[in-house]
Order: sequence, then C-alpha cells, then structure tokens
Amino acid sequence: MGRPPCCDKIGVKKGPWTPEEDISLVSYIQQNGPGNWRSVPTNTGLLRCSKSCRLRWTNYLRPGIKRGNFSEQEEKMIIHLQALLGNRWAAIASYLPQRTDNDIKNYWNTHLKKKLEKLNEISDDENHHHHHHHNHHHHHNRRSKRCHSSTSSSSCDQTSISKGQWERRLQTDIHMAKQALCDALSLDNKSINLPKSPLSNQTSSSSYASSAENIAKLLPNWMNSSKKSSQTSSESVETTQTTQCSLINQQVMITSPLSEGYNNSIQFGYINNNSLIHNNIQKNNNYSNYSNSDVSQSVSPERSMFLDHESKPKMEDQMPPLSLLEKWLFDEAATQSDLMNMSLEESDDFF
DNA sequence: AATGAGGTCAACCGCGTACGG
DNA sequence: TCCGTACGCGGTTGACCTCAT
Repeated sequence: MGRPPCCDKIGVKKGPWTPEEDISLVSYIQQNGPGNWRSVPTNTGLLRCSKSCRLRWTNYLRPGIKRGNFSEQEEKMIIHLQALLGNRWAAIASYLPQRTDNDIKNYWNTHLKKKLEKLNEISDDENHHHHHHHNHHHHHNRRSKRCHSSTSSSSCDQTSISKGQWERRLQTDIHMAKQALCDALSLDNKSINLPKSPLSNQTSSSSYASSAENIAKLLPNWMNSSKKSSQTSSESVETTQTTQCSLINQQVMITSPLSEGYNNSIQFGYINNNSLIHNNIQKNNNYSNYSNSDVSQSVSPERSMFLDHESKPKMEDQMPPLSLLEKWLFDEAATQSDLMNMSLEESDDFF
C-alpha cells in the first residue's frame, strides 16, 4: 500500500496561511533559522505539518523573493533553461535567484507554455503552408490542458525516455558544465547581447508585494501582541535580508574569476538589486546561531553550493555558474543541439 | 445581474533521495 | 548494509479572480 501520510491528518491545518501563522513561522525562523522543519510545528504551536511550514517559508516568506512581473530576460532564461533541462524547476530556479521553483513552474504552465505553443503554431503554419492540420487543438477539458502538452523535446514526459532520470540529468549537467567551461575559455564579448542588469530594474514598486514587505506588514501587529521579542519589525526583516546579502557576496567572490568582462551580467544585476538593501542593513543581526548550513537550507541546492563547501557535492552542483550560461542564454542564435550533441565521452575526458 | 469559462497561483500530494542510526 | 524517516522536487489541485456572454 501507499506510504502513510507525512503528518497526522487529525488536528493538522491545511489550506491558505493566515497572517498570524506567517508571523509565528517567521519569528521562529528568525530565532532559529530555517531547517529542522520537523520541530517547527511543535515549537511554534502551529497546527501545520512540517512540510507545509517549509513550503510556506521557501515559496513565500523567505526574504529576497521577487513575485510576479517576470521580465523579458527572465522569460528568455526560463524558456532556454526549460528547453535544456526539462521541467527541473528547482534547477532552473537556481539561475533566477529571486524566483522560487514554484513560481517559475506556475509561470511556465500558465504563460510560457501557451506562448511557445502559439509560436510553434505560427512556425507550423509557415512550414506547412498548404497543409491542413486539423484537430490539433482539440477540445480538451480544463484538466487535460494542464501539463500534458510539451513545447520542447526534453520536457514533461520524462518517463518516455529509456534512460533513467538520474542518468539523463547527469548527462545534461555534464554537457552544461562542459559548455560552460568552453565558454569560459573562449570569452567573446562582442557576441554577447546581454541585458542591462535586468533584475536590477525590478523595483520595490512592483504591483506584487514582496515577501519582505509581507513580513513587514505582519510583524508590527505581531509586535503589538507579543512581548517576547524586542526587535522592531523592520529590524526583523532586515536581519534576514542581511543574511541573504552575505550569501550573495560569497557568490560574487566565487564566480567572479570566470565572469570577467560580464559586468552587466545577471548575477550583478541581482547583486546590485540586493546591495540596495545591504547598504541599509548593518545592524542587529540576531541570527547569531544562524550558520551557513542553516542558510543553505533555505535556498536551492544549486544556490547553496556557493556556501557549503564542506557538503558532499550533489548532482546539480555540477552546473556552471550563471555568468557562464549567459552567453548562450541570451544569444538567440545559440543552438542547444550543439550542447546536446557533445558526447559523454568527450565530457569524461574533459573532466 | 447572473453565470460559466478560463486564468492564476498558493498549497497539497506522492514519490525519490539523502541521511542518520 | 539495511531501514526508517525527513527533506526536496515536480505534478496536480482547487479556491479565487477576471472577463465575456
């Protein structure tokens, strides 16, 4: 039979989170850092399962999350990465540091997939100008429309591939890593048409409330009703942001040797965006027991690779730094088949 | 104004994997 | 090495919203 439920169904709340629950979770994580989710419901009194707490934190409450308003560059990145990696949303999200995998997945399913389908239709019409393609868009009900149509050869139906998923991913990652190295060894600025700090163009005036803003809204109320903490709401939020900024700085240090000449790269856009916050935060870091490994649990594995040097490398850790992918990500002429056609043996030699 | 179709997205579910004992 | 379980991921759901009729 199936595995037993992850948590006791009786007395465990489900559904949307209330502001009070958010406050409770945020204040606990402020004091203890993310991770050890099992203990969260017990220690906070939240009537939620640990999984729900983790999800709420990583997808909504975690600082540094940008919501909605995907830029054109982000769109392109998602499309390119999805074509290359398939529906590996966590891996894709690691190249869009302010986006959650859930957000990217939703955006893909609701916007990009349709967009690409339309584009494909157009190209189909061009290719088969006089051919009758009928019933291509049959009347499917709402559910069947979801997920099952793929706009790229490598997405969705991974089970149809004879190779194991693990093997396939490994191969893809090796290809990517190799390509990244090739790029790094033959940098050619002229061929790069990089966006100008796309992420830094995103301002806090976005019509979507950022997670930090959400927390900031919540915490004053919490402070009024609680005497346990002496933190002000803004300090509380800023503290978490400081932690993330330190994260970012480490990423710069590690990736910059390969990023020379890419000063307008995305990673710097990301950093610039956050340095605005960083400038305002130099005080009251109450995450004294908030170790790097704790931090790394709040970010995806790909992101945490920049922090946790002692951890055992995971498969996705073989991904090249973002800056190395930019070249082909933003080069419309780049052919992904070039990447995919490289043999595994070559890759083995390379490493 | 009512209603239903379609869109959006936060949250859940189930599975695979990692990890500790 | 094996086993139990916590974690993380991707697929899916359903509540809520907008818009057309």
